[in-house]
Amino acid sequence: MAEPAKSSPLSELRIALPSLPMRLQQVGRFVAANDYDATTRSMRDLAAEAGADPAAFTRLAKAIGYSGWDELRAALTEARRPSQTSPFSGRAKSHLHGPNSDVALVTDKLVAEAAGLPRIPAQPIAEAARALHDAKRIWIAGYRSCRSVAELLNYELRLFRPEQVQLVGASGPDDLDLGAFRPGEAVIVVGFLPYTHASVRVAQAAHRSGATLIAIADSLAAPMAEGADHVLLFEAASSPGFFPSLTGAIAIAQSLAAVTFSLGGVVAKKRLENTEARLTAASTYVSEKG
Amino acid sequence: MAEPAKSSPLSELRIALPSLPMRLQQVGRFVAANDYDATTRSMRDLAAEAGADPAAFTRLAKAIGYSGWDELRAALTEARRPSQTSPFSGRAKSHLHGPNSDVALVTDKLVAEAAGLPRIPAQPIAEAARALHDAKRIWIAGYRSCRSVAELLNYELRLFRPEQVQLVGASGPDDLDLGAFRPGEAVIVVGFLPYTHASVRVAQAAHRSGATLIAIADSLAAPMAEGADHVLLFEAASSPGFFPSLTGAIAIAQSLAAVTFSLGGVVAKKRLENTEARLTAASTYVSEKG
DNA sequence: CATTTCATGCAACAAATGTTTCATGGCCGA
DNA sequence: TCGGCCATGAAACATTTGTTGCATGAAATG
Repeated sequence: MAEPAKSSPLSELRIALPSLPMRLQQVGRFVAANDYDATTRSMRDLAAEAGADPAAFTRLAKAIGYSGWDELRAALTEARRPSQTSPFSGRAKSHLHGPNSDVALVTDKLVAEAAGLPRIPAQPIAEAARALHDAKRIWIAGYRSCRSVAELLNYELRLFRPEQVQLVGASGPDDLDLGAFRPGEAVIVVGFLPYTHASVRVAQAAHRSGATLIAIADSLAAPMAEGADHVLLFEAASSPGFFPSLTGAIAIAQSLAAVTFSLGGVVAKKRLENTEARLTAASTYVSEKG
Repeated sequence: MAEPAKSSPLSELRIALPSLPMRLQQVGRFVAANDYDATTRSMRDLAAEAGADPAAFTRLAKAIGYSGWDELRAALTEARRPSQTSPFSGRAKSHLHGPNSDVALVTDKLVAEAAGLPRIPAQPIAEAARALHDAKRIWIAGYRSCRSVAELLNYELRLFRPEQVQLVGASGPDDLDLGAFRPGEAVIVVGFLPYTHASVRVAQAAHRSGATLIAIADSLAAPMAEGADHVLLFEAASSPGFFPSLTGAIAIAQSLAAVTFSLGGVVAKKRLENTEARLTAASTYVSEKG
C-alpha cells in the first residue's frame, strides 16, 4: 500500500478530514482555507470567526495526530516559512537518474513552458477575436489531443454566445457540418504535428466556403494554416517531455475567449450572467458557504 | 503627534532605526531580519533568541508609533499576508481602454500565467505519478470547463495504457461508474471554484471505495480535495480575465502524464509505439513528406 | 425501549503572553 | 563632583492563551 503524502500538515488534515465528526470537519475546512490566519491569529479568535467552539480546534489537532493546537500551528508555520527555497528547486543537474529525477523533470517542464508563453504573439489573437466578434456563427474543430483545446474554447464561448457556437462533429459525422459553413461565419481549427486528416479537411472546407478561418497551430507551415485568415502560433515542442505541450494552445484559447468576451461588451456580460444564473438555479455548483 | 507615512511597517522601522537607542536598534534589526518569526512566534521567545529583554520589543513598537508590540505585529502580519490578487491585477486596469487595449490584455494574461507555472509544486506531481503507475486502473473525472483537462489526460494516458484508463461517465451515467471504483485503482478529479456537485460526488465515491484519490484543484480547501491522497494545486485566478485560467491545470496534467510514462519504462514505450503504428496505418495523420 | 457511545458547548483552570513599574547604572552638563 | 536624565534589565501585573473536566443531548447498539 502506498504511503499517503505526509509531507505537509495540511495534507494530513485533508486526508483525515472525511472521517471526522461534522463540527471537526467544519473547523478543519476553515483551517485549510485560512491557513495563514491559522498561523498568525489566536485560537479563540479563529473560533469566533469560524463560529465554532475554541475546544474544537484543540480536538481537531489531536484528531490528526498532534499533541495539541500549538503543535499543529507550529507545523503549519514551518510549512509556510518563506525562506525555504523549495527543497527541490535546487535545479538538479542529475537528470539521468536519482531519487528526485522525476521532480526535476516536472520542474524543467514547467519552467520551459512558462518561458514559452510570453513568446506567443498577442496581436494576432486580438485580431482573431475581432473576427470572432463579427462572426454570425462560430465552428470549432480539434482532434485527438487538440480536442481538449477545442472543447474548452467551445465551452467558454458558449457561456456568452450559446446559440452561435458549435463543435464540428458534435451532432453527427463531421461531413455533415463541413457543408454547413457559410460566409460570415468563423471556423477555428486547432492542430499541431502530426496533423490529422480530419483537421485539414475542416480547414479546407472552411476556406472553400468563404468562412473566416482561424488556425491555432504550432507552425505557419501547418496544412490547416494554408489559406487561413488568422494563424495563432504556439510552441508545442518547447518543453522537455514525451508529448507536445498544449499549454500554449490553452493559453491562446483562453485569451481568445477573454478578448472576444471583452468585445461583446454589455450584451456578452448580460448573457454570461444569465447562463450563470441558470446554472446556479440548477444547483450545479456547490454553495460557497463553508 | 502626527503619524509617519504608513507605507510598510518595515520601512517605518528602517527609517526610525538610526535615531533609536542602541538596544532598540539591535532589536529592530533583529525584527527586520526575522520578520516571519516576528509574526508567528511570541515576544518572549524572540527576546530569548535575540538576547534581549522582552520589554525592548514593546518599547521598540512604541518608539515607531504603534500602541504596542501587538499592534506592530498585526501590521507585519498584514504586510506579509499572501496576496489573493495577483500583482498584475493592478496593472491590468491601467489600460482598460485605448487603441491596443486588447493586445495589452492578451499580453498581461500570458505574462501572468507564465509567472504562475513555476509556482506549481513539483513534488506532489511526481508522487501522484507514482500512484498512477501503481494503479491497476485509472478513472478520470472533470466537468464543465475542467472537462477539457480530463479529456486531455485521458487521451495521453491511453496512448500507453489503453485498457486501464477511462473517463468517468464515458460509457453511461456517472452513477454506474461511481460504484465501480476499487481499492488499488486511482481516481483523478479535476475542478476549481465554483465546484460542481458532480465532481464532489466522484471524489467522495473514490474515497469511500478505498481507491487512491488524486485531486487537481485550485485550493486545498476544495471539496474534492478532502480525503485525497494527492492534491495538485494550480492558480486558477492568477491571470486577469473573465474565466479562471486552465493553463496551470493543463500543465499539471501533461507533467503528470509525462512522469507516469517515464515510470512505465520500456513497456510504456512499446505500447506507445504500437499505438502510433496503428494510427499511422489507419492514415489518421497527414504524411510528413509534402 | 434501555443502554451505551460519542459529539459538542460551556466553564473553570493553569500556563503563557504583553505590559508596566521600579531599581540600577552610566552619561553628560553644571 | 554633583544632579538630572535616560537607557536598560528584573520582577510583578492583568490579560489572554490553550486546555480539560463536566453536563447535555443525539445517535448508535443491544
